[in-house]
Amino acid sequence: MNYNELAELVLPNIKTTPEDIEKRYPPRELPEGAKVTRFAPSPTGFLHVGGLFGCLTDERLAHQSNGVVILRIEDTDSKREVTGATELFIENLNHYGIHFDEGAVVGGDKGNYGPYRQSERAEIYQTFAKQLIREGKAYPCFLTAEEIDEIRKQQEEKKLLPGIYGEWSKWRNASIEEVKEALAAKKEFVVRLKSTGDPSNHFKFTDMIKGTIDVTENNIDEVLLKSDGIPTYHFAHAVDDHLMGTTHVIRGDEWLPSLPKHIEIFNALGFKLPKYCHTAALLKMDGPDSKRKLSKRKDPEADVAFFTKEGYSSEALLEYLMTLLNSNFEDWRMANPDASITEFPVSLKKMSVSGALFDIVKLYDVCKNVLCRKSAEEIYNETSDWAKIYSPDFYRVFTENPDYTKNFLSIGRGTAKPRKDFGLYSEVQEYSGFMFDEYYNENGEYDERFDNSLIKDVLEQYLKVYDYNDEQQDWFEKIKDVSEKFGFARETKQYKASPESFKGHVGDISSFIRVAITGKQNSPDMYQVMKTLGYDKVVERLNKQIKRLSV
RNA sequence: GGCCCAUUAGUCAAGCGGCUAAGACGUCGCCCUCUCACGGCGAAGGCAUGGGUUCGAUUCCCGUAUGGGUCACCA
Repeated sequence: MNYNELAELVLPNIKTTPEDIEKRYPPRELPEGAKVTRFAPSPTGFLHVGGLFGCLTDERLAHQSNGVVILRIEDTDSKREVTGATELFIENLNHYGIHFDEGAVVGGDKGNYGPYRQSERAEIYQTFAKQLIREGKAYPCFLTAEEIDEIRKQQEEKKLLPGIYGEWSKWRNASIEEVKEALAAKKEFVVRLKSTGDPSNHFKFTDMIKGTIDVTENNIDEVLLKSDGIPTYHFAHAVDDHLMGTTHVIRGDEWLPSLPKHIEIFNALGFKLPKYCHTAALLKMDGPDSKRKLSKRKDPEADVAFFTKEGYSSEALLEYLMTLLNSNFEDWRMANPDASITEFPVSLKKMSVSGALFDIVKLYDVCKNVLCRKSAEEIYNETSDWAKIYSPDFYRVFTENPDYTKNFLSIGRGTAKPRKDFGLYSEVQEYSGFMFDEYYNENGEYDERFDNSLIKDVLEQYLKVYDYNDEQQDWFEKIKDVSEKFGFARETKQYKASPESFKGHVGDISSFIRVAITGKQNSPDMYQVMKTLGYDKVVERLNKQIKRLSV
């Protein structure tokens, strides 16, 4: 068989040689130990949390080693491509502060190892495919979908491995005449790898995360080039990662089963194998005692945009993802509460080999910890940004008087043990709403143990003594005085010591005032709330409640 | 079904032949307290299973079970 002739027949338009192409991709000049990684999504929808997790890994590993991280778009499947998905990816990645050194950007590319969209690299793949045919390592296959189905059926009946391989491949040893004939008949074809593997052979392979794993040799004549001349993932992976100088391929472990194919393709091409890092998938509960991969289709929380919409801060999500990435991150965070996550040394060795449940409850705890450390100014700005899009009515009220809002937000903030009232920007409305007349609940529920007339009397009495200019201590003394006057204990302890001697305690009296002024059972420090609210508003609300309780 | 991977409390997990088996989230209780949110203290809860190897196995080996992944001209 004259493989040169075959190659010309199959890919007549390809005039470039592998050498021509290699020249365009000179070795990178990087410091010792620098890692080159890439995030390579296919633009088939939204950015998945698992994708963000992976690309966080890519980014951290590259940058902490003074390496390079690339954004490569794997748009080789035109059937599944979603228009605008690439831009959406870039936008979301930006929102999470993931910065790429090279790769696709809106409207083009950045970097010298492009193009970074696989759809623009057809000539490159075809050149290498042609070379493989020339060397007798690949061949055109004219099998139709129906024929392949038929083969699979027979294989199933005989309980054999499904796929195109060995004697099942009618075209791997076809004569040049047969190929010419098929070509003349304008039959569609793909280019397949002529596998030399034997699945009864196993060998050891070291994955940077999984450790030593058992691999079965590939014997499938995998499709390299689809009938439209565009490569499959497997072939594009080998060609691109070789040319772009990727040192570490970080990808989900759903790729593990096809690793043998990739090894064989790299070998056929004469390329050095990169290091592989197969990360475990993020899981979620599916029923009472079953877990499954977080699904793009079924789970709304798989979409990172879901978190933005729900009011999660991007930092918190990243922070949580870091705890899943490296189990020692939490300890590090406790020791370095204010450090940027970029200072944390990510280690491949600390990565989990098995999948972690995406724990939204734990995420929430992280959220609270992240937000409680922010200044009132930051909370104000970030909540405004969120509300502007997702809760415009609240946004208007919230931002009407910025200083007023920030004053309220600063209550219990900036101390060593800050309040943790909310974890999401969307919760700020519930937390702060009562500060605005538009959201203040006039029909707050008082403690049912006490009569409305008693509460009314207490409020009237308090109104008499209330002085806006009181210091906190005096303010509280007055509440205690009112308590005593109505037969309530001045101190909680007194009450606890002999509950029968009192109607209640100072806490109950405070709660009357609290409900009157905030419309809620709970609130931050009442003294500061009243200070922030202002004299007029306090008096107005007290009067309103006295009136309401009179009827 | 074949192949591959995994298995420490409800969850995330330290552990890498000898420990009363860390820690975090969650749950529960107590304390603090003007309520709540914090904070402090404490509690319940775990090495899937059967064989080996070994003076000794959570740790090493084999089997079993369970869970997961994957078997496309999708990535």
